Amino acid sequence: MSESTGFFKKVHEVAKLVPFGRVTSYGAIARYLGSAGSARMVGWAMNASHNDPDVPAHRVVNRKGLLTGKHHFEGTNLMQQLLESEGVVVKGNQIQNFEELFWDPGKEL
DNA sequence: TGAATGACTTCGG
DNA sequence: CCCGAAGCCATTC
Repeated sequence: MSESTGFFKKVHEVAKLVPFGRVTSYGAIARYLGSAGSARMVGWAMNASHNDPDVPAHRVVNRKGLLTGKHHFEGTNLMQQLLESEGVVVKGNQIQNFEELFWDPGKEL
């Protein structure tokens, strides 16, 4: 078992800090963690977030506001439904009003 | 140890 | 803004 490294845990923590109905990007989290550039690892950490169901991975999207990771959820549209459930308008795989819903941990925090 | 992978980002055209 | 290619870093085989 790959034990949860500080990196994973930190990503999970930041993800949990994302306000309701808001979204953030992998790069924003990565940069906040000081590992700017390792945005992919954030995604990888989210993959490990399956260990922490409290981690709202559906609030984490790429910088375009595109639900790139929706395929990693159980359903094909589960991620979108979760976002819409929070009041986020999603069209196709892209979040509408993304700039407004965007939440940067390094900025807001 | 080295090569491959990936829920990304940035740069040049 | 779209497209293609390179860079990044941790994990896995």
